[in-house]
Amino acid sequence: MAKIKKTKFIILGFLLNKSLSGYEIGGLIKQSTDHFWQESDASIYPTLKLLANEQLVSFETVYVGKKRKDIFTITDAGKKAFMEWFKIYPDKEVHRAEFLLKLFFTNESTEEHMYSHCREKLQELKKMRQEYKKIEKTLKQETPEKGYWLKTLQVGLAHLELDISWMSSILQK
Amino acid sequence: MAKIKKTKFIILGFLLNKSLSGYEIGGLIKQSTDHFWQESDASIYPTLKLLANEQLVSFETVYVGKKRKDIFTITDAGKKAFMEWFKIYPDKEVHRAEFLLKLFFTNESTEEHMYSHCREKLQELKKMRQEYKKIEKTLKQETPEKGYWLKTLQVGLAHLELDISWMSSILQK
DNA sequence: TGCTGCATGTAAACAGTTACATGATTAG
DNA sequence: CTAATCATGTAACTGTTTACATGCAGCA
Repeated sequence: MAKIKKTKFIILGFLLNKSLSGYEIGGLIKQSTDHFWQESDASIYPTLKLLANEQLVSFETVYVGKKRKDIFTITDAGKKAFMEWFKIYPDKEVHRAEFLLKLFFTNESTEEHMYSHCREKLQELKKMRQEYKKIEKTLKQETPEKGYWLKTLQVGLAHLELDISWMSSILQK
Repeated sequence: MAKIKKTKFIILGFLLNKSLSGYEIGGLIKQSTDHFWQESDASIYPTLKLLANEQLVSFETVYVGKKRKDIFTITDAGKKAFMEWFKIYPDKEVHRAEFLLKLFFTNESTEEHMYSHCREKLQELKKMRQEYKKIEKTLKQETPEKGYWLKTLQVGLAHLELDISWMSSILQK
């Protein structure tokens, strides 16, 4: 079975709420889904065009001075397509955790390198935890509209805490 | 910067221990790294050829009856390439958690569909936990050579437990 | 003047998957 | 006899990233 382009649906999902430009969508993704779903900048614009061709979105070009901006709006067909995607049970995820792969191949002769990776990772995780907590704070004030955004953040945080204590325990010996 | 083909290194990693055929490598991946690193069958053979071209592995063709089998062995250059990869801090992982993406876009009107996904996911997670625990048992008997394999499994298990209780708490309301 | 952010896009390259194909061997 | 497993591979496709490119606006 051919893999479908998931980028389409994250875009439709954001448009469901509000008409947006490609740049704005990119910004929202970085802000809100980046910890569990990343998109490269270059994927947004072509996908928006694709969606427009399929009439799942419509767009309107506006100018602010000489600066062009394409504002996209989801169509009824787009809403339907989103719902259809939403209803199907999420595909099995492909994991490629390079960190764990290296851990897997660790032995006595390479342990030291791995510990070094662990120390660096631990710092990284702690930094992320800080950032997540900051976002959590602001999200809690904006409830309840963003209740599910908050939920995704909180699982992320829980997994982070787990990794932090796990990493610490590896390093304590 | 061009992305490097990671498949090369999982293969080299297994060959570090023992000379193997492509089919055997595929089997090992399914058995041992599948919960954090998947490879499709079709990726093994071409990558082995690539590695042979780069002289990071050598191979020997043996016949059992009329059945051909290519046994690959890592070369010194291969060991060096593996070590070089091992030493660099693991790349940032790309996450694409479709489940969380759907959760993120959930609202009052789609909640019911999401709960249905959660129930199914919960079953799936519990089944995986069972399997992991079975493997854990056998691995614990084979220690200590497979100590790091066990570690990757145990983090996986910890994350599973977390998801199971998280999913349960979502469904209890 | 130059930097940062806003705003849009394209082309080439690459990794990876899917689907297909072949054939030997072994167990039921 | 036939199904499963062993064993190897190729071709086509697709999704995604990287790198590049353009230009406006506002601020220091």
